[in-house]
Amino acid sequence: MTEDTQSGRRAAPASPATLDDVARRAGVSPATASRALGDHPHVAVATRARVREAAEALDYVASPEATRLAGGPTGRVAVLVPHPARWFFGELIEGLEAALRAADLDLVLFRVGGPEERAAFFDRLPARRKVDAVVVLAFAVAEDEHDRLASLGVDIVVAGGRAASYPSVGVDDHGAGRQAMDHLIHLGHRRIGMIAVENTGRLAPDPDGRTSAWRAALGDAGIAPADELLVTVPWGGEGGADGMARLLGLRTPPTAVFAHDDETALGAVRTLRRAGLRVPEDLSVIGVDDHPLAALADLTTVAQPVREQGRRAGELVAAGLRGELRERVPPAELLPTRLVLRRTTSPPGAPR
Amino acid sequence: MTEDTQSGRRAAPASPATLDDVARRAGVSPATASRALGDHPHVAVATRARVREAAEALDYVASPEATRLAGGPTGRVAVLVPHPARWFFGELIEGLEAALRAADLDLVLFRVGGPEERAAFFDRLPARRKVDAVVVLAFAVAEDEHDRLASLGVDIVVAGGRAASYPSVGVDDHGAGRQAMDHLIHLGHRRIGMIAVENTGRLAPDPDGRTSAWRAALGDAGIAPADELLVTVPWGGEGGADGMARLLGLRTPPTAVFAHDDETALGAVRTLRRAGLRVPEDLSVIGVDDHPLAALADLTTVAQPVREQGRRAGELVAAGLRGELRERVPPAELLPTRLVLRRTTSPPGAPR
DNA sequence: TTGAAAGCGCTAACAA
DNA sequence: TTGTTAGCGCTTTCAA
Repeated sequence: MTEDTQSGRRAAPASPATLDDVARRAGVSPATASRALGDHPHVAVATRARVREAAEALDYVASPEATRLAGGPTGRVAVLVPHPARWFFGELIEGLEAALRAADLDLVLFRVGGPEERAAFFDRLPARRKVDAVVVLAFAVAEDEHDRLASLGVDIVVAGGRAASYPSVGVDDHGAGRQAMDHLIHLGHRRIGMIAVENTGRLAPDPDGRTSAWRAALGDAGIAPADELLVTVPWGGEGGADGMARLLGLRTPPTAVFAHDDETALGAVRTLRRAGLRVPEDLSVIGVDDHPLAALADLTTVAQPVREQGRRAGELVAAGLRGELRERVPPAELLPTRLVLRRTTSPPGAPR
Repeated sequence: MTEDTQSGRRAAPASPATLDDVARRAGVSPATASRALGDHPHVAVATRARVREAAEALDYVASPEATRLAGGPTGRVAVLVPHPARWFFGELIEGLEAALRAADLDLVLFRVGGPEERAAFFDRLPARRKVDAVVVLAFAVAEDEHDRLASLGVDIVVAGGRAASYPSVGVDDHGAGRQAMDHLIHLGHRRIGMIAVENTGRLAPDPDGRTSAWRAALGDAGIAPADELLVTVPWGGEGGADGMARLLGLRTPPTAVFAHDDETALGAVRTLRRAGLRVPEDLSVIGVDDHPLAALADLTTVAQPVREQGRRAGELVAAGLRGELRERVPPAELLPTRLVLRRTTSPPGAPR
């Protein structure tokens, strides 16, 4: 008792236990120990129990290097992130980390900004299989990239976006855009501007469908989308501010604006305030995301469960690695978005 | 030419070249090839060149698993992050990633929130030497944790904070706090509140020194720090909003507030606006960080170079792994902070 | 159901 | 300066 208390958690021996140690302690051969620990068939239950016990007692953790070298999995998954510092990606990462950790997988982070970096990554990865799977955050993967990885036995999953030929978790961006636009239209707005952001590193234009939602919603309401009302800016608050300034410079400015995301929307609001305009009395603004600071700014938005997308993606990876997804690519998984009413939208020209 | 164009970048052979392949092609033994590639001494320059060439031609990349198994380094660095989704940590990660990538090191991310998680991490890591070094983001490491890692040959570096016994990169938080407080005092404020945030997972109270700066600045100005003016809240905008509400509830509210960070400050501003108070005419607010959204909100703040802290930490790790830091722990590296004047501070009771 | 033996790709003595 | 010889810790045939 005294000893236990004194030694504290300094249980681990100086040099980690090996499989041989476990085998010896369990009175079996290393081969059997390996099979027992790896949940292979044809191992007597009693034996398996004994080995498990020994491993437990010795605080045994398999060496990933040795495992991999001998043909096993690495226990690692690569996560490709365009912008680790942005809230959206941070949330995705946090969700992913939780799921991967639960599955006892390590998360190796790679920042992959532009197309060249992406190409460099996909080029090098196959050379040495450092990971068992790749999670791509919010951008599409080219067919050939996918094929290459697949042929190497590396799973691939997309989080924060959609994909056709491989598992993905995201939201229906077009639908989210419709929620925002329909809200504005429902309030009575007819001249609605859109601040879209430049899509860097994505394959298709408007891959998230928000811009197409702007167009479609307008069309459905019998309003012809005026191209001058669609401005495209670099991502971020400053971009949003610039976009709003451009919209304000129009002969007939819009009465409401749908911004690609909350940070862009916040920038737009800043421009309006600086111009002495009241929000929402003079002009309504809506974003997408439900960024934590959107609440502080009372920004009306369409919320999406970002961390949850990361978590689900992580779960898909884990399932895939366990062989549960073999041969059947699950369809793109879409998580629900919802309109969050706050104080930056109101009927045109009317106080709320 | 035609062929080159057609084959594109599909240069890599199905199964990667091994060291043996390289050795064979260069006409030397694997051992020599290993030495040549590893920049070991006692290798004829000609031989080294020949081996390099062969490796190049074969597109050779060493197997990290085999390397590690044979006693070499893993080429991996663990990064311990309390909150991956927060701006501050995201920036740190982005800087780190850049530096580690430049050094050809992989970044393995671990979310380490509370003390228990931290303990769990440090407990397990030794068992499976999966990484060569550990970078701890913005929280202190206990002596024994450090010792354990050090004795295992795992380097440790702190980013976004200070540390005594191991390399660290951060800012002088006390100094930053003084910059903020001195600004307020210089403007003529004498009743200055402080919104501090609960320190989760840190070892010492007020480890970043901002609160002590509040106290010290007041003392130096001949003002007795009133305890009621110091409120502590959970991190984030909501916390800041609550903190401000508490301050407003005081019999005599402060005329200025120093918030622990920009997000907290933004929350404080929200409360003020909702209360119908003007910022800065009725009450000044200052934060720390220079969060991108602080600019949008015209928040006066003390800027700190966050990404740069990550980058420097990564460089330190790389240098340490190259053996350049052996035996001489570099002193805590402190990057400069600077006051960024915007529109949330002004003399008390006066329009700006 | 279990064991023995042969590597996985690399590095590190120890010789030559 | 270079080659030879052993492993690092694990998985996996192949036999028993």
